[in-house]
Parts: sequence; C-alpha cells; structure tokens
Amino acid sequence: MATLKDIAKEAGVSIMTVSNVINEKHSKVSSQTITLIQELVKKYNYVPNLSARSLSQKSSKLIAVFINTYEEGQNHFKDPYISELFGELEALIRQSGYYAIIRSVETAENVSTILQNWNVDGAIFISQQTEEAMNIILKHSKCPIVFIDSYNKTNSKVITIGVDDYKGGYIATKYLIANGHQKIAFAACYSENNAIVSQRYQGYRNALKESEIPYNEQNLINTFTRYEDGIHIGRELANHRYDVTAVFAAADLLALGIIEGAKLNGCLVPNDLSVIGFDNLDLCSFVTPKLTTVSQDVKKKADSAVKLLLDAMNQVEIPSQNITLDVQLEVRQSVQKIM
Amino acid sequence: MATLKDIAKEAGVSIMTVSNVINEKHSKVSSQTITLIQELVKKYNYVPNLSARSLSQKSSKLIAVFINTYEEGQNHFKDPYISELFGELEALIRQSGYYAIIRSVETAENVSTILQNWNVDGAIFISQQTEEAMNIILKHSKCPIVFIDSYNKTNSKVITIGVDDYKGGYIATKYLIANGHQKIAFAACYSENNAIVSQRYQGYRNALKESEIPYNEQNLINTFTRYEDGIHIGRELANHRYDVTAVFAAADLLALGIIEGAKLNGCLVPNDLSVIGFDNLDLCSFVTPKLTTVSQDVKKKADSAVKLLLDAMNQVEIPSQNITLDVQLEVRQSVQKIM
DNA sequence: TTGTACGCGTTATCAT
DNA sequence: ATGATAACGCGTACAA
Repeated sequence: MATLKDIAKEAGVSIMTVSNVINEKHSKVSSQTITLIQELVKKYNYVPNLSARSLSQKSSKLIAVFINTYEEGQNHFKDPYISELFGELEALIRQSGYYAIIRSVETAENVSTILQNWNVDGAIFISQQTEEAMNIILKHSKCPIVFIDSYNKTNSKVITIGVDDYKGGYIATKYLIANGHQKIAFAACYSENNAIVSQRYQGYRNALKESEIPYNEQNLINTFTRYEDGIHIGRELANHRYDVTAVFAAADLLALGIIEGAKLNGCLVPNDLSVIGFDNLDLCSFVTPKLTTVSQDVKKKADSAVKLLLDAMNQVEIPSQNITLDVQLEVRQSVQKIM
Repeated sequence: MATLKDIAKEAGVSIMTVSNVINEKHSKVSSQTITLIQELVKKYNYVPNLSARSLSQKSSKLIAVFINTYEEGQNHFKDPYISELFGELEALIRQSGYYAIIRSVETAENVSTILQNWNVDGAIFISQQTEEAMNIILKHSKCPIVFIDSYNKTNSKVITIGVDDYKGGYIATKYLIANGHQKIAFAACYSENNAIVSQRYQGYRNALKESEIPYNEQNLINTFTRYEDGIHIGRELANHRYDVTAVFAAADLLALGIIEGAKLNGCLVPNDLSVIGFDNLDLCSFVTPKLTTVSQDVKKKADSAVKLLLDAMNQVEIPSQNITLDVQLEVRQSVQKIM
C-alpha cells in the first residue's frame, strides 16, 4: 500500500529521490539517503506499482501466453505435451524478470485486444495457428510474437519454432519398413490446413517412395487424435477394416488408444500389429507394451521460444526467424519385426 | 495505440463523453454521439488501457494463480491433475471477465509482492500450502485468496477447497478389506505437515480399526510419489520386503509405478497384489490393468474455487469458507478378491 | 447531455 | 545530490 510519496514524505525527500534509489540509480543519490530510504522501503514493505510503471514507460514487463480455446469440453491442458511446455515457459518467463499472463483465445482479433489492453511486451502461442490467423494477428499487433508449432510459408518475418515434423514422419516409417513392414497406415487428423500433420505425412510418403512401396490411399486414416478415437480405430484395425501390418499414428494418445482398441478386439500389439506414435509423452513408458515413438525435446523448445522472444523484444539481431528442432526415434516395444 | 483523447478529438467531444460510451453509461450520452463514437472506436481499434484503468480504480481485473516452484527439475505442470485443474481455472477466470496471471513462487513473501505489484483483485493457490505459509501469505495480503487442497485448522477465516481426503482413504481401505485383504500397506509421501496425506492415512487407519485389523507400522511406506518411486516400491513389494497382499497408494502415478515395479520382479497385479490409487487421472484407464482409484471431480473443484473467490471479491456473504468435495471409488481392475 | 479538474503511482526531463 | 513539473490513460465528482 505504501507508495513513493509515502516513503518520500517520511524520509523528508522528494519522490524522485526515492524513485532513483528504487531503480538503483545510485550515482544520483548520496549514500546516506540511500541507506535511509532502503530502511524505510523495508519498514513499509514498499513494492512498486507495476501498472503505474507500465503507464509511464514503454514496457509493461508482461508476456502473454496464448492457447486456442477448447471446443466440446476438451481442456487443452489435459494434453500432457501442452502442459509440460507451458510449465517450462512459465518458469523461463519468471526467471527472465517478466510476468506471464495466460489466455485462451477464440479469434485472432481477441489477441490484439489483450496485447493492447495490457501493453504487453511480447507473446507466445503454444498451439498451432493457421497461416491466415497468424497474419491477422501480426497485422494488428505491435509486440514480437513467437509461434510454437506453426508453419508460415508466405511470411518469412514470422518467428516460429517447431520440430522437424517431416523427419519425424520419415524416420518412423523407415523404421517400420526396416522391420519388414510394407503395408503401413498413417493415422492423424489430416487436413491441408494442418501443416504439422501434412509434414509428417510427407515424411511418411517419401519413406515409402524411397523403398518403392506403392502408396495405398486406403491407408490414410483420418481421425481425431484422442485416446477414445484411437480405440475406435484400433477396433477397426483388428477387424481388418484396413489391410496393414503397422500404423504410424501422429500422436501418442492416438497410438495408445489404437493399441487398446486392437487388444479389445483380440489383436495384440506388437505381435499382430506394430504401432509408432509421436511426441514421447511420459505416459508412453507407463503402458504395456511401451510405445515406440518419435521424441522431441520440450524443454529445449521452451528455451528457444523464450530466448527468441526476448531477443526480438530487445531488438537483437535474430540469426534465424524460424527454428526447427531435431527429433529422434525412441525405440521401445510396440514394433515387431515381421517375415 | 488510440486513446480516449484521440477519439475525443476526432469526434469533437470531451474525453468523458467517450469514456461514458465505452463504459456503456448510455444514459449520459445522446444516441447520436454514441453511434458516432462507436464508429470511431471501431475505426481506430480503440481498446482501453487496463493499466491506466487499474491505476485510477480500485480493481485491476487481474486474478493471480500461484503454484509452488518446482525443485530438482520437476515441472509441476507435468502432473496431469495440476494441469487439468489449471486449464479449468483459466477458462473460468476468462469467462468471468478477468485476466489470469500465472506465477510459480518460492516463498510466501514473493506472493504478497506480486499481489501488490499488480494490484491483483484475487488469487488462487493450486498446490498445497502449509498452515505456516498460508498465515504468512494472508497476513501480508489484502485481496481474497482461495487455497485449493490446503488445510487450515487454526484460522477459520481462510478460504479453502479440497476433497474429502479422509473419506477417500477410508473407502479405499474398506474396499480392500471387503475383498478379503487384511495386510494392507499405505504408500505416500507422509509427513505431519502434509495434511492431505495425513487425512487419507487417518481414513486408512480407521477403516482397519473398524474391521479390527491390527495396525502394523511396517506397512506405512513413506516415499516420493513419482512413477519412478513407485517402480522402486513395486520391486520391493515383489521381493516380499513387506508382508502385504494389497497397497493403497495415495497418488495414481505412484500406484502405476508400483504395478510396473512389481511386474518387473515377477509379481502380477491384481493376481499377486492388489493396488488402489488416488486422483483418477485419465491415464488410469490407459494402462493394464486399469487402475482402481479414488476419484474426484476436478471441474467442480475449479468451479467452486472461482465462484468462491468471486464471491469473496464482491463481498458476498460466503456460506462456508471451507468447501469439501465428495470423492468416490472408481472400481476397475487392479484389485482382486482373495481367500 | 456534455465538459472540467483532479488524482491514481510512476518516470523523464530539466532545473537548482 | 536533490527537487519541481509534466506526462502516461483513465475514471470520479462535480459543474455547466
């Protein structure tokens, strides 16, 4: 509750002197008054009012973290990948001396409103945005924004950070092929707009092509990627709805559901069906069989995102606006050699 | 970037007229000027500066969500329960017209600083606090604070929300007893300071007592509650380090680890050992065997927390400062009848 | 119905 | 080394 004015009055000095002590402009104040004021600050538990500071400065020390609003009662933070990423981001933002404001948003317009409302210094998107949405957001916003897991081909000035989805799809498929599989399904929420999935799909296609395995469009399984959706697909797989010996599921939860659904209908993984996932959630090693999957380094992703954002905020020259982190195959138990 | 002043100038009216339109005090403005100003607001994309508003009003429209800082690289948001709860809270805060500021904190002192810094209207703690910490926090803070999953015996004015931990421990143990088990271990991170665990433990003890089963203090397994810790305990269980036929683990992740650890050493759940968990994470039904566990309603918890906080902020009479939500047993596959 | 004066807590600028 | 003043954008209280 104490303000600069209160401290100044008590100390018998002007507000500015107190302000200078607070902001450690020690060259401007005598060491006597410094100690005096420091004592009073302690005594009255003075802390600066950041709204006032934000009003008189250009900076608010606020970083906004955005996530898409969920539909159909699907809390996005139930996704272990999202929440881990968020936890890391929060810690990094705090450690950098900033305050994190978290917000789920429906439309691109919402974003710029929040940004202006609070005079936010920078923002991070933790869920994939379409190129259209990104462009609208950037057009209306003044502060730097980092987009995690989004692709933007048309505007090279957009700051993005993601993983090598293409490679992920490629190495997963290659691994299945190396284990003798030829009939391989690709399961994901596939659409032209979903760049991540498209990239993984391209990797899958090219791996097939390289091994001269003819592509069968029946093997593209388009589905939502929740566990329950996986169960549905798994049952169909067990019932030979698809003619495959292996599935590359572009999300771990989906993969786990598939394994369970197949089992429910008497088809055992990996004996009767091989499955690979994507993300390497902790969960993958809790289940039976442990899931072979494409793994990414979430901590590094968060690190890069915050670093990139801070650089942009400080007008530092950013070497690359688009960072792609590596992925690798985490071999466990859900794939079996055949033939 | 546009301010009230800009709009006022362009419209040829005073700032206050614009302000009144913005704040929908339509009784004070002619309908002509209203429409005129509304057009200009749209044209210039005017949005109010909330820092300025916060400065001139008592309210900032900010709600802080606090969580303890993690140690040893343990990101708290990797805990599915915490992140689900947080996701629900964020949505509710937004829907109530507030902005959520998220912060991990180390010490109780940190809290009041943040609260003052931003003139926060209300706060929610999503991880358990000791009574000592709560009292320090409350002493230094002016705004209402809701503590989720904390117990405060000494100060009845503290607002808390939790589940019936005692009942949880009781019904879990009762269920095991009903299934013929007499030698039952209690596994958790037990300490006098951890009120949640203590309550569950009391429930466990009383259930035993009611059935006249002598308590064996060897059966209190004190451990951290991560999956890895569970594996360790599970192995010991399999090696007959404890003389039990069932385990009540006060956290799902721990329970799942125990199941896996036991299996690694050749002890199968539920055939050779029965296990019950606590929390009912989604994960419980992804594993084999599916985990029997004590379930709580996370959504309801978040609902109550926000509702209680808003009431306290609005000086509404709060019927009860301490809400305890019900729990129930979710019977699945990890417990087997014996004898 | 509309306008004026003032204060919220802070910092920058310029003076002393 | 220290202080006075203006400014940041907004809302309250009162006046016209």
